[in-house]
Amino acid sequence: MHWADVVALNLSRRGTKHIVSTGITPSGEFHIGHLREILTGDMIARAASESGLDVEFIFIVDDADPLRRVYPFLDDEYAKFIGHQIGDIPAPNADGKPDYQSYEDNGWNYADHFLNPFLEALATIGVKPRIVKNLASYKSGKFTECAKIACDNSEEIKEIIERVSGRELPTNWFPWSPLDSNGSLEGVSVTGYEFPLVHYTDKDGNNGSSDLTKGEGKLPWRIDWPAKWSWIGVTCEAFGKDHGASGGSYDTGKEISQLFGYDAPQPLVYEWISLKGKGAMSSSSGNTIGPMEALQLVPPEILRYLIAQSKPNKAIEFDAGMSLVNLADDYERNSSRDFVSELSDETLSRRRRVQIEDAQGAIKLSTIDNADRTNNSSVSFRHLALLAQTKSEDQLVWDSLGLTKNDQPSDLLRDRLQKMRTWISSEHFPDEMKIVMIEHIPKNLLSELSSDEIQVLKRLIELLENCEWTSESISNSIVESAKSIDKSPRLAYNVSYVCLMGSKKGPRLAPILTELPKINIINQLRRCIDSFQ
RNA sequence: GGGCCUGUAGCUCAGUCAGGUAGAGCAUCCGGCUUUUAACCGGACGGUCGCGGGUUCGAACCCCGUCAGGCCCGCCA
Repeated sequence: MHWADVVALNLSRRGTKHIVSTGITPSGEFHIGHLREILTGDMIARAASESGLDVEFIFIVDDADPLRRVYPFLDDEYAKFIGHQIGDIPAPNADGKPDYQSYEDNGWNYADHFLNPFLEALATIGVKPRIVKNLASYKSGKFTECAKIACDNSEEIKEIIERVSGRELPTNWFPWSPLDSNGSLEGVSVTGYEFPLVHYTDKDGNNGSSDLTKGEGKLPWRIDWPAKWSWIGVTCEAFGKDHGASGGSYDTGKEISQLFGYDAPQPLVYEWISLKGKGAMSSSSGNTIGPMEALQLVPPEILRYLIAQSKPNKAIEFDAGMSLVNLADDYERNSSRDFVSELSDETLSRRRRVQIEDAQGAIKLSTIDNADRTNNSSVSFRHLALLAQTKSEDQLVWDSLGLTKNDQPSDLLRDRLQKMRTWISSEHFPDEMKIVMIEHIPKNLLSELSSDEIQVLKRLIELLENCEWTSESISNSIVESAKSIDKSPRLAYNVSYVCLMGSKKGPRLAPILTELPKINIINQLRRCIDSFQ
């Protein structure tokens, strides 16, 4: 059974109505890692819905969180916004400076600046969660009830956190962080509480009061999280292993949630995605691949498949080179399988059955809509990579695929070719996928040529010299050269690849040769014979 | 200090919860294919399941211990 179905099964034991939640703080550029959070939740929701449960999927945007520090992509001017809520400060412009104009004109804030492109990417990828913005929720009083309970029971909450997490909290700790008169959450000490006001002294020594019914502050994370479960009614949440560690925020949240009269949601802890050879993704170090960037390279199904095919507790190593090629290959291979007939085999071992079911589940969860987008473009990922490299004009690609002028390619196929071209010209396209015609043949390969092969090669040169430089005639020449000494065409192909590309195998040769000058090819073959003798 | 995850074929992993003859894909090699989608079809090669104990008729799986790698508990998913 696929992991998402297992979670769905667990949920069905708990009830029929569910809210699956995810949440991210938009403090910088989003990357592929964030996609795991959202897609894990989306897949659970989809599987649950599939199994007949009434389920809603939400994405909580933690835009009430403060700016922690001036990140490398920000101008020093942001220093004055440290401690301010990211949904309430201006977004950076291209130079990293605060864009006050847009902020005043239409409220374009820091959080939205990073969030909105991510939401667009999500839409492309088939994820349409209900968005819950934390800052607005505080301001409209959604947190009031839980905030009151927390403040009324501050000692008990403090005890839970200290006992479960094993860390000591300062004596003046209080389960509400007030905003000071400048809008900062930092350096503010609570001096008293009488609902709905929390009294404080800010870092400059000014006294004031924060009304928790109006969101003039926020709950610290370890209380904020269970409070959200409670007022939203979250029954299932996928979260990163940082929150899932023993003594982490899920453990404390579970107990705090009881104070709010709410049972903690079904948890699902997932591992991180790291960039191959470079460690964990991090927006601040620039060690990242964004969802938008990845979507320019491959179809969205592939990104879903990246998450679907791997169990959540498995770390994923990712890069936009060979990893992506292998992933796409794997996806294509599996999506063309007939799972139903495979599973109808009664003699399957339990292990084998599980393996097939998991692949089936992963493919199912990778499709964008119910519409089947993959089967109507029969060209494989590798083949398209080949065509895109050898055909400069799109029409030549369509010709090669056997599409006539009357039978034009689908938009989907056009889009895939466009992406492939983008990828090929990007830094990410792996060397081993590149088609390279060699100029000097490795001596060891040449010395392995048999006398039959040399004979075929000689014959091939003659045939090529006299043939029309078209794909068909070149093909015929190659085949003919082998037949001339009663050998399989394979022999002729092998020797051609060795001489032209330096390996015994290669992509369909004739169409590539038509793109190159005839004389160069013939000279190259001649040089091979010369250096052999 | 506390805890989590991972360790199975050259590579990527499934199988561990519900113990019952070690599984896939890729790679490699061989064969097939009288015109090659780096294709396709068929076959082969390949593992004392990190290590040591224990429970059991039977352990990759359960229990105890141990080694190695990664990570979390200072809200970077």
